[in-house]
Amino acid sequence: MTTISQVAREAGYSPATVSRFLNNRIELPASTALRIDAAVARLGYRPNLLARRLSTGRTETIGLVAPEISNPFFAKLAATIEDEAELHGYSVLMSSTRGAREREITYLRRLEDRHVDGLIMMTNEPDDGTLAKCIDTHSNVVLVDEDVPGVAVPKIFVENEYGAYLATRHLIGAGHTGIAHIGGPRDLMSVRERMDGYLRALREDKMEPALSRVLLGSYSREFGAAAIDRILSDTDRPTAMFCGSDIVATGVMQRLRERGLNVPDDISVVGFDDMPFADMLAPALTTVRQPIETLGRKAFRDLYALINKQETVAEERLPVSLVERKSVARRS
Amino acid sequence: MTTISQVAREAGYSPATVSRFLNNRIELPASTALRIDAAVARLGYRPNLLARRLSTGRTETIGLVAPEISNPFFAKLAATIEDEAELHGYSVLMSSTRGAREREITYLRRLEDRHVDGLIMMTNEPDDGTLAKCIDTHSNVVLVDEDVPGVAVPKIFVENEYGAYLATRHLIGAGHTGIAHIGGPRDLMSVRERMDGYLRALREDKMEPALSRVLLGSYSREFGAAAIDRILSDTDRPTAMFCGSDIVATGVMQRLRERGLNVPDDISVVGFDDMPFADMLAPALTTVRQPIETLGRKAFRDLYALINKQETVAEERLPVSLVERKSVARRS
DNA sequence: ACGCTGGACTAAACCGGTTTCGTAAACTTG
DNA sequence: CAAGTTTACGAAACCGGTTTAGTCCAGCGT
Repeated sequence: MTTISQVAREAGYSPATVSRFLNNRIELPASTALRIDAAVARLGYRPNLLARRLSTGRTETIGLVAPEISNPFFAKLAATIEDEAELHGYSVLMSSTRGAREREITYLRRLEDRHVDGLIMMTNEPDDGTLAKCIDTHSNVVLVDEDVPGVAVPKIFVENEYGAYLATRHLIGAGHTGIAHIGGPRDLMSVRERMDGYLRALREDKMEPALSRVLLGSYSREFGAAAIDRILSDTDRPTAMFCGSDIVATGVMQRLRERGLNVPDDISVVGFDDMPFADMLAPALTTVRQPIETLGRKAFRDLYALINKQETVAEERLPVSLVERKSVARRS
Repeated sequence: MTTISQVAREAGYSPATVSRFLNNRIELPASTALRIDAAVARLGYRPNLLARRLSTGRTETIGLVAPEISNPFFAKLAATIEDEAELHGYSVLMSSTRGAREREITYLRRLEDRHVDGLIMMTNEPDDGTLAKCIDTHSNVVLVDEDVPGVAVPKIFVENEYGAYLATRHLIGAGHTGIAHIGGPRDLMSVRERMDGYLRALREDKMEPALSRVLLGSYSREFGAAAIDRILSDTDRPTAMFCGSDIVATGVMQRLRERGLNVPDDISVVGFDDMPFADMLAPALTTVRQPIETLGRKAFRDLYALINKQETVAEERLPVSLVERKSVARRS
């Protein structure tokens, strides 16, 4: 490995000059520049990143903490964040928390340890304040898609309430009168907002929302399956459901199929997220689309601004839209 | 930020002693140990990773290069690798190449630049030798799932030929006589092997494989769709297809649906990979399962062994199995 | 009483960059 | 031509750890 000192000696200058020249912090006469460039080329010099990082204190790396990277929604988000980061010369360290609070905190440690310059967090579990306190003691954190109440960092969310309203209205418009809602964990912002949108649509149509038809649990396939079991055991079965996420919807549809029920003929289903492959499900899922690409890119740019001490907006809401596919049937 | 010198002063020892003690490179009398521990606790000392890395030359980070992380198969593989890495105290830097050779090489650079201690590579494009040469000049690389011919690094693959054989036999067993094959890029090991398995099954049954029924292109949804168009324009339509990957199968099924054809009633489909959500497709996809978890964990352990100068096996083949779902119908 | 061994601990070099501060020479300017 | 200003560059400190090669001293054996 050749060092900057070797390059300096080869070119006939000092390491300081070479360093400053290579980092564009100095203008040099053409002849000098040429000699340095030549020396670099001759020796095949590549700066040692570890050394550079120690002296600058920057790693040009960000961390991405998601509940589960193998979830297509987060995978896609991660992919676009990585792409945007690469454009800015940043690398991405990834990590799944699998819903474990202590892991989230572990990854925050990486910030203190200078492992990363910043963190993009997507959480999935309600916070009792521990996480909030922990985030607040760090800088350079951006929250995406889900809130941690009470922390003062840039946040990028989507119009959850409106999306849910759209989904539920769509179901009402298709003639459904019995509409259940299976959401994520209680006390999560997105869950509350999506439920609000669902309730608003019902009320607007003078439908009294039955509490037994609103099931909150977790954003998981397992919960979707369990919830639909509960709902089907009801004497007064709904004919449609609005699921708080596509993952939940897959659990619902799977269990429905196991029980010999057809979607959408027996029961209509609408999801939320429009995760990749939502269009390939059985049947293709009608769902509320989150602009995943924009979400990811904006998240990175916000973090980038934060790292570079630029202005950032406190909270941004991205628009959602309903994408109609095959999981909703008309009810006469 | 407190440094090791501050801890040393606080405890009344030298930085050297504290460092060696904290890294378990020295046995100290209980009284000394206690004083150091106390000083660490009192000051809330956390070693500066960047400094440690510069002096040790190790980053405790590995790189993961995949064609596309948002592909559920790679996402899942990435997730298990990350999990296994975490168990060993390693972090994971991720990157999608999107099939660009130059990006693969960029990421190899990270190895030289000491950005990472090792690399797990999953490639997707045939290599003309450039990549091979590049890999060979580096150490600590492990290849997963797909070969780069001619490089001497640990490799972990699956029984591609046997899996394809199994899939095709299954189709033959269901009474199909016209079986097409849509594979990935020509000149890729997995593609060749899967085609071989397909051909072996046909020949074993005295079926003459028609070359017009074997389409090779790329592991993508788009190619699947295009390929099925070609195949359907044939006068003598096959009744079944074995796809080289589940991603290809999704493209096939999507186009089939667009054309009003039913899977499996009109055409049966078998995939390869058993990616997450293969069971949620329309219809649930019968496919050859790769043991993704094992693949990922073994890959990391191999790399770990490599980094620590331990013995590694040159090439390992993991078993596959057929998982029967709903995308294959009997033909009388 | 003396040499020897080993335990406890440290000074100083090192990893390889970046950055601050400064100087000598060249170039303006009045 | 003296004084002031650029230009071109370098010495040395610094980032914060790790590690090598010792030093010093207590205890031991004889």
